[in-house]
Amino acid sequence: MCQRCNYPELIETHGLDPTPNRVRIMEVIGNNPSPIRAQEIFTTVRRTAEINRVTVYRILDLLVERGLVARLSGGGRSLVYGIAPNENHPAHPHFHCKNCDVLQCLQPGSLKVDIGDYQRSFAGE
Amino acid sequence: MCQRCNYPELIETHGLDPTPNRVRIMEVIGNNPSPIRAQEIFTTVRRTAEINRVTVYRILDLLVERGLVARLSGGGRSLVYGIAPNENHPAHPHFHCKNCDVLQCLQPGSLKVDIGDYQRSFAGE
DNA sequence: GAAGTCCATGCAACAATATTGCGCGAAGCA
DNA sequence: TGCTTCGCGCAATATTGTTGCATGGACTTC
Repeated sequence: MCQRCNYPELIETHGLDPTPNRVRIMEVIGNNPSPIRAQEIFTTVRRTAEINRVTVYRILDLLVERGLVARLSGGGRSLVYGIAPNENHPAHPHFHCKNCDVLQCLQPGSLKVDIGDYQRSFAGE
Repeated sequence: MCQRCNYPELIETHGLDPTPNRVRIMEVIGNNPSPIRAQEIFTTVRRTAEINRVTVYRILDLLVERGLVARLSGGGRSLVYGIAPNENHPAHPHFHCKNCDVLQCLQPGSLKVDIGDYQRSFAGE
C-alpha cells in the first residue's frame, strides 16, 4: 500500500465522509500496483468485509466524480480504476499487453504526443 | 468510404469468402472516420439489410482473427473496431475525449513511447 | 440425380459488467 | 419524538458479448 497516502484524510479533503466502505475501496485501489477492475475491487473488499456490488459501483462513481480515483479503459471490455494523479502519484501512461492481458504502469512522461497539425484546429475552438 | 480499398478482394486475399454480410461490415467499418462499436456496426448494417447481432460479432471475430480488422479499446465500456493497418491505412494512435466521448484518429507516428528503463528488463525475457 | 459434408447465418439462451429504483436504518437536528 | 439526510443493500434491468443448436444453401462424391 502507498505509505504516503492517508486515505481517510484524502477522502475528507474532497468533501466526502470517510466511511469504512469508501476507505476500503480507496485502499484496495491504492494497494494495487496497477489499475484494477470494479469486480476485483469488489471481491478484494469482500475478503475482509461485507459489501454489496452495487455499493462498490456507486462509491467508484463518487470517487471518480470527486477526482480521487481515475477511471481508465482497461484495454479489454471493462473499465479499470486507479488512484487519480495527486502530489504523491504523478499522472503516467499505461501499457496493456493484448496477449497476456497485463496492464502495467509506465514512467510518468514516457509517452509523448506530437499534436503538430491538431494544434491549429483545436486553437480555434 | 475508402476509395482505395476493394473490400471483397481484401477479404478474399485473407482466405475468406466475401459474403454480403462480411463485405457490408467491412464497408461500415471503412466508411467510419474512426473506430466504431459492434452495436453501431449492427444498427448501421440493419438500415440496409437484415442481419443478426450474433452474426456481426462472429464476423468481427473472424475479421480480427484474419487481421483485416483491428479491435481496440474504445475508452469506454465497449470495444471498437477499425480497419487494420495495411498499405492504404498506416497504424495510428487514437484520441478519446472523456467529456464528449468522441474517438478521433491521430496522425501516424504522432505518439512516441520512451521505453528507456523498460528496454533492459524486457530484453532479458 | 441422391446422399453426405461444410459453412454462413439465425434464434434463443446465457454470461459478464454496469446502472436504476426503491427502501431501510443510523446519524444529525429541530 | 419526529423529520431529514445519506450510506448502503436488494432486486430488477440494461448493455455488451458469447455459446449451443438448428437450418438452409453450396459443393462434393457416388
